[in-house]
Amino acid sequence: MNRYDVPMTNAPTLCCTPLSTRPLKSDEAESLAIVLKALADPIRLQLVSMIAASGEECACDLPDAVGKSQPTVSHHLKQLVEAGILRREQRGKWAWFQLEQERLGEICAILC
Amino acid sequence: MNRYDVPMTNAPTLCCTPLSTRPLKSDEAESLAIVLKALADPIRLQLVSMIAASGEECACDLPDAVGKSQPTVSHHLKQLVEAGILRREQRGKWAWFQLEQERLGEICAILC
DNA sequence: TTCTCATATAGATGTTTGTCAATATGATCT
DNA sequence: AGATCATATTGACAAACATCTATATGAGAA
Repeated sequence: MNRYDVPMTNAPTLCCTPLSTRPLKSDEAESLAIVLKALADPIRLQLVSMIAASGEECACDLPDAVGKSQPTVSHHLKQLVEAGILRREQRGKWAWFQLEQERLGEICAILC
Repeated sequence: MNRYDVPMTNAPTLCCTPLSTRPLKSDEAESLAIVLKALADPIRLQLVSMIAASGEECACDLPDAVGKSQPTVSHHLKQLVEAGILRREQRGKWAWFQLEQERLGEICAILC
């Protein structure tokens, strides 16, 4: 949240009850699918796990780390930020990424 | 597991440590992506949540419930079974589906 | 065995997605 | 201001995917 108490991104809001309590409404299913889709790619999972494990990573190191081109990695990072899974921070010329841990928590709270 | 202690399906085996403990190896990322991809679709999420909420569902009721054709639903159910998320049971002419709860547990154990 | 009905598969089609090379943007330093 | 370097965006293309209609499979009933 920024100082106006408004979400900084347009990441979808997720519903707050476990799957097994009741059938998802179709718009709830839609939002959850968007977020899970952001996670459901091997390169993006590697990025997320690297960032989660180390605390933060500079975008400059990631193309080599996952063996993909700079534009491809940039595109994946953008998807993860838009899904609310990563947070981006500009430091000088460099972009650093951290895990939005709460977001993974939300996902787990729904799945289990 | 069947009586030979061998998995009944070819559903990918998932690694067993949370994301944040260490970067995923690329084959671990691949397997997890396959399972998450099975979940990352609004129709499949609706199916899973209906089945989770009620305990079990007959395939015969699902096309109407989600507003898709019978072949489309059959295709989605197959993907969920292959990912190890649902279990299929034939009863007479009908196919019934139940949640493979352990599988969602595995996913959460990795994500959180 | 033949009919009926539930489900699965095949084949076709439009859409979405992952990827890269090329280029634009934007921040720092001189 | 102009040069340099990190990152983002654009445009193109192939592969993967969701969906449907038509048809095949397979289980119980007659």
